[in-house]
Amino acid sequence: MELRTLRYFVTVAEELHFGRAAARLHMSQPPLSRAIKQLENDVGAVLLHRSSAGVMLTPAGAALLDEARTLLDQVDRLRVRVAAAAGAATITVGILSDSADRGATRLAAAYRRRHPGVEVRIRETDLTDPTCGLRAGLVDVALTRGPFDETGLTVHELRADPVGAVLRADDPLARRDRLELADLADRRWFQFPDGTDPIWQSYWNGGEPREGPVVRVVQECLQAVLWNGTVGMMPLGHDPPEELAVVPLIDMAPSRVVAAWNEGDANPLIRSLVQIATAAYRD
Amino acid sequence: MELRTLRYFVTVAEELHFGRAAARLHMSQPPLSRAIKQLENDVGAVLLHRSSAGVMLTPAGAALLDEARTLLDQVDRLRVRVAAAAGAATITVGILSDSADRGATRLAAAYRRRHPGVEVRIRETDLTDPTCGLRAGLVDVALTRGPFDETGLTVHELRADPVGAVLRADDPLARRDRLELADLADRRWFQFPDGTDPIWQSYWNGGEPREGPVVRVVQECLQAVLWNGTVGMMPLGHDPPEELAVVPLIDMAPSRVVAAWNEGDANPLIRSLVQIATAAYRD
DNA sequence: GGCGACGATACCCGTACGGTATCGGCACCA
DNA sequence: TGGTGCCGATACCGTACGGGTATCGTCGCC
Repeated sequence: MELRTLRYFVTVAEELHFGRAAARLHMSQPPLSRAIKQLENDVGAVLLHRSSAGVMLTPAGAALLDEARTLLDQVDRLRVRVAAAAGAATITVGILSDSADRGATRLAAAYRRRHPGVEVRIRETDLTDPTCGLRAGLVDVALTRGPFDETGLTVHELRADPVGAVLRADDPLARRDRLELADLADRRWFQFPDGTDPIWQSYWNGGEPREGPVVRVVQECLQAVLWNGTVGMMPLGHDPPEELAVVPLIDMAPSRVVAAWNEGDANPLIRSLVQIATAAYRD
Repeated sequence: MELRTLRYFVTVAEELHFGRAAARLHMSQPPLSRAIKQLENDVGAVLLHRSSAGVMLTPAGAALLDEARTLLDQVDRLRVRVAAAAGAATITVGILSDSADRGATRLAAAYRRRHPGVEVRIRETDLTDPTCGLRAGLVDVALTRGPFDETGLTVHELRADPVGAVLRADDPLARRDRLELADLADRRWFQFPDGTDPIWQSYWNGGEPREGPVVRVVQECLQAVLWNGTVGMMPLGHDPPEELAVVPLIDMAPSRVVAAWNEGDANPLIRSLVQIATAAYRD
């Protein structure tokens, strides 16, 4: 008997309907039916009476529902007590300025639920340092984008976004449904300040050294497009800003959304965050 | 977080030694180490302090040990309460007279622990009905041997025993280390009464009709060997009786030790027994 | 009697768990 | 100081189980 199975049972007992319970559990109905049957074999009693009229709890099922609820409540209490015994915990998360998307939102919600006692400090950073100050020890874990110099860091991919060119809506190329880097070769591009991670810099410049204004945050980059007609770049999937168009660049490698931390840092709060992030970004 | 993991942790916390804990859990050390590490990531705290001096509980670990113990106790209480709510339960187990071996002993112990409230009735039956009265409804589940007519029954293999010929110790063939059925063709064999399952009958006669005394229990069969010089047969693995020798028969198919129940009988107590039996016979 | 709803069954696939082999660090000792 | 043994961590592999889709069986209900 495992806790997962008990959670399944509680859901079915609440819904009294396998299909709806499966939906609430984000799974399909057959494995749920199977899990309940295994639970019945495990406890040695029929828990649910299935008939065409519907699903009903047997006396044994009612008893198990009650017990299972208190058991699952106790698991939450357990988490809180362990966290309290571990002492005041803090984790500092670095987030690249344009990475506060839906995945990060879900991550934050799930992480607060899982570790209610942990103080999460957020440090949002501009585009000049994709590691968000990991190496300097300013953050414990970074939610950011690749590619960048990974030496001394452990990097865990969460997603991969195709990349597009940002152009003024009235730009002749803006009507194209896809572009190649060569189409933009004669344009002015944006630049990052000196000292920026060269892999990162080179990636956003399409591998070539470019001429153009220096930017530090996404807004500056977009403004440069609007006012100076430079080429900008951004991951696809976000809504294009007003007056601008984003056209997929077919010969740019996708930009990997990643979690990164200092190699060898065994802080369980970091590992837990990465684990939760993996689930939060999956769907 | 699953209960299995908590059981692992409690064991490690009690032993303060991964190797010994793994031995107690009947597993090897590496997956245990990994499971504890995952648990630490799950609760977001280091639970054990590993050093060359040994393994120590951290404050968080001590808190979790306490909580986990009460949680696991509660699971046992849950089982009892569900069984009580299910009402007085009875299961009748048929055991073929020579099948009360170590596997069955372990099964009985494990089943009593898992289902303390269930009244288990045992019906030991002689060799004339390998189904132990399943079809007549005399038993819910049979622990027996194959082969027999399986129509209307569901049969689950637990083990397979090679079969040997039982001979008087002074029989010239008794010194051989293996025999074929042909070596015994001119002997008198034992018989089962009329009406015995023909597949079962034929199996123990080596596929041929034979002449010889009718027996109903193993003892009669052995006595017939001793007093009348007939050929007897029995599964290997048991100690040969006094004054008798058991010689492997290389052209007899092994006799399958099985659990069997009436097809479509969904009684969870039966399924649970079969599941526990599978584990009990495995090692 | 055809249809729709719903749980059960059959079958496939990927992941995660447990296994063996090996490493790395540390104490103890010659 | 180098050798040895202990012990937890890591690497890698195979399998069993959990979850998926497709389909069935059964029972109300127009």
